[in-house]
Amino acid sequence: MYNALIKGFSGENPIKGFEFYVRMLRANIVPDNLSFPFLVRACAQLEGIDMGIQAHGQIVKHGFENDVYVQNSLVYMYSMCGDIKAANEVFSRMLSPNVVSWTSIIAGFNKIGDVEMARELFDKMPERNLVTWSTMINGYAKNNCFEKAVELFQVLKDKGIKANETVMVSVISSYAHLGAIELGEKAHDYVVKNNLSLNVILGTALVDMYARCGSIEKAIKVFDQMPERDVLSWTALIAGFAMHGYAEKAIWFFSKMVNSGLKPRDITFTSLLSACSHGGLVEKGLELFESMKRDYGIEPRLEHYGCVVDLLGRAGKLAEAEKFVLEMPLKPNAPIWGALLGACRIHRNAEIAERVGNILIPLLPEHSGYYVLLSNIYARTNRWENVETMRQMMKEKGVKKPPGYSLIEVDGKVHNFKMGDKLHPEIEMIERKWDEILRKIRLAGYTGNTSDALFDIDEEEKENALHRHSEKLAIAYGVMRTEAPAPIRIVKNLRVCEDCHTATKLISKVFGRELIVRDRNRFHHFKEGSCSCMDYW
DNA sequence: TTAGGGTTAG
Repeated sequence: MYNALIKGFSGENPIKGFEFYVRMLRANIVPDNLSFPFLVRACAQLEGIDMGIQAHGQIVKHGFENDVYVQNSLVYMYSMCGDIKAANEVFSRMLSPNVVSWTSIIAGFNKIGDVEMARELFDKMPERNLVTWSTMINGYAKNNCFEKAVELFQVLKDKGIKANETVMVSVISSYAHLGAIELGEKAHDYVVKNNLSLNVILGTALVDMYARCGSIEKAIKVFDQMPERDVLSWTALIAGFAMHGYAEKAIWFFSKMVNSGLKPRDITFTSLLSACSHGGLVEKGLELFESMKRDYGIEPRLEHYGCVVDLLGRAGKLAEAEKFVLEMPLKPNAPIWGALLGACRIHRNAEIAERVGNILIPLLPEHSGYYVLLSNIYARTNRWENVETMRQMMKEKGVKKPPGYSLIEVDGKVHNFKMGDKLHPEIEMIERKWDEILRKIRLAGYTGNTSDALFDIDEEEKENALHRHSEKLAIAYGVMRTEAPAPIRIVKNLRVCEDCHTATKLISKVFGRELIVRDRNRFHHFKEGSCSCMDYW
């Protein structure tokens, strides 16, 4: 009777499952080998490793530890709780692990971010099924190895195995992050051709992919086709508008969502506030921030405060933004101060920046971005001695800038450029192309802005730092390999630097090309010499 | 009858 109840509850209501488990223990009733797996799974769902360990003890005590179902559930439980050591111990003791055991341990390594080990096991296992493939592809996607994820999808296709909705979610999400619209479209075709169902998760992944790849129109089209949408589908679309700076659209869809009867979630407001920030709608943003708690009972989190700091700061209300940070009820974390520092950069305010830097750098001394930001602010306000201090501090603390990279998709292939890249097979041609571009934009008035570049010059990046930015190489490749009127689409992992921004505006004018650059924060649409971000980013 | 899926400020 208890066993049946545990089974019944564990899937959809793990807490209830626990309650019955505790009652069973009190009544000295032992779960059997069929109900233990449910119990252990319930522990995993709640990430309640202590309860899981206790259940494990019971399993051993009652001699169920050699049952494959029980063992699999333990591997799963430890994996999901992030205790890969314990998971691996159970797994390696198994006499005849089956495909579920292997898949569970692979999921465990993916969960802790060890995709290499996961892949090793994946390659080694005797037999794989679609869930295994899905686990590995998703593991790559979850750990930001998007290129690896889509490579493995290619292997799957080459083997003639048909992917299902779950696999396609990971694949499409990977293309979204890579900004690879052509490949993303192909994946969409695959979904249609194979009659996969546009369920709410797959649909949301597609909406997100099109939005992130710069085609908000297609994102809306998929959104309209979805038979069912939940709050995350709407949020993906709203986040898409935010990335492009279309604040009014974001707000319009938000009211439509609310009118359709769905309750917004905290992340919906994160996207919405970010939309207001990128679109410069200060008053509206503040109003929405107020209404979060008042109308929807959602307590603002640090992220939301961060958005408001960004909203005020970006609009030039630096004093107000600083006051807001000092008076907020939560303890401001590094990203909050970072948003304020970012605003100081836009509005060249070294005074506030210095105050913020003194708080921020001790708070997160290993984070290179803040040194760079602060240094750039000093450089822009000609405080060179401070720039030198920053450089020294970074050196002393051994802080390195993460390497920047830019992606461009040409003929269904994603090309990844790093700063000063020499690896690309066509690199010589690309460098010649860049020199040609440089000559032409110089004639149009480009002088090269070195203020942001100062910080790029560390030991490894000395030569030509500015003119070897990954973004410039990717743009040169785009100019070389694509024809107008097709836009040149670039995806960057970092924020666009001032110099690249200026250069790209001129390139759009001189070469008559439209360039769509997605950086860490948002989209920049360059056309006829100007950018959709209005130079605030 | 055990394993796998979308969203999140700067």
